[in-house]
Amino acid sequence: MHKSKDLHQAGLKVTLPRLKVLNLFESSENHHLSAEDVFKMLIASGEDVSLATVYRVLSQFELSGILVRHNFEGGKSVFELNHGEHHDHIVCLQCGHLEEFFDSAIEARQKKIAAEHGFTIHDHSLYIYGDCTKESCPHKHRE
Amino acid sequence: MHKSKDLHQAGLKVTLPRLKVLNLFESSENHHLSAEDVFKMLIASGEDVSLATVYRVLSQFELSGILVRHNFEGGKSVFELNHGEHHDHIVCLQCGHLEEFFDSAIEARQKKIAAEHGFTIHDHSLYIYGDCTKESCPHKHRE
DNA sequence: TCACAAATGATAATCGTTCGCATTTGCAAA
DNA sequence: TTTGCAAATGCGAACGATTATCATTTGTGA
Repeated sequence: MHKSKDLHQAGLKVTLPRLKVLNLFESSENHHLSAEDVFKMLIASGEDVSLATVYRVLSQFELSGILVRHNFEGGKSVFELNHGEHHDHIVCLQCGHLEEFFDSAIEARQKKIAAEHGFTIHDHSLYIYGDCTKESCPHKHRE
Repeated sequence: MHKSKDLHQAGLKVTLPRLKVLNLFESSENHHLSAEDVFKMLIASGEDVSLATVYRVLSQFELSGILVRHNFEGGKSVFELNHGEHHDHIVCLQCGHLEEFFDSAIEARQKKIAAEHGFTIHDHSLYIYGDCTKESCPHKHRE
């Protein structure tokens, strides 16, 4: 199956916990999961893993490019599958609803700015925080 | 003096610790300070404050608009005086050197994107992470 | 000057995350 | 296949940043 292939080509042993985490990300409704989310979901579905292992696996997956880590406001890291296409995020401060976007104009400007400042760009993070309007926010008053 | 005025109009009592922190930000070479930075610098200069108070004061100052908080990668919050003009940051991953920039094209695109997604923008954070080139990085191998 | 709410200091507690170490498990070579 | 061993795991302690608790002190308005 392709999952163990993913792990192999990332230079990681194919272990049970790693497969479980990978499965979870591929089958979860919510694409953005924190370590705690992952841990709780696995436990809830009867999979027995250690929280420490979840943290380790997430970090390894980030390193090997399987996942992307995001540091939103609020301290905790959130991960999502790396589909190869970079994108940024817009977050509703009311309900936590999250949308993705990509804007080539912004990307281009960033490259330019980095160059002007004598930096070689490594990475960047752009988060827009706002409020959904009542109608357009599908998760209003969730939590 | 204008400092106590700042505090007054922010609806805060003019207390010694608050004045000390405000002074520090106004006189410090480095404009971006973490709670620990503030604490250590005050202690070092003979000012006797509690770390808890530093945290409290920084949060209050953020709330009242005197300071702006940034959450860079690495977990800890960093604060700077709010000069009224919004700007974004570009950070050197090697030496931590930090530069500020403002790009109206990016700002405009963000507004547009938020609108397209049905969000009213509240705030946003954009950090570019990169490496200074050897010459242009004035703080290379600092820490 | 007084009185009282608000702010402080000291320290315990919390939260997310990492570390140390004994045990288990992929996996490759025999 | 079995075996050996490095790599991965689980558990709990440890950690760094931050927040909460609560008794004591301090601005400030009457």
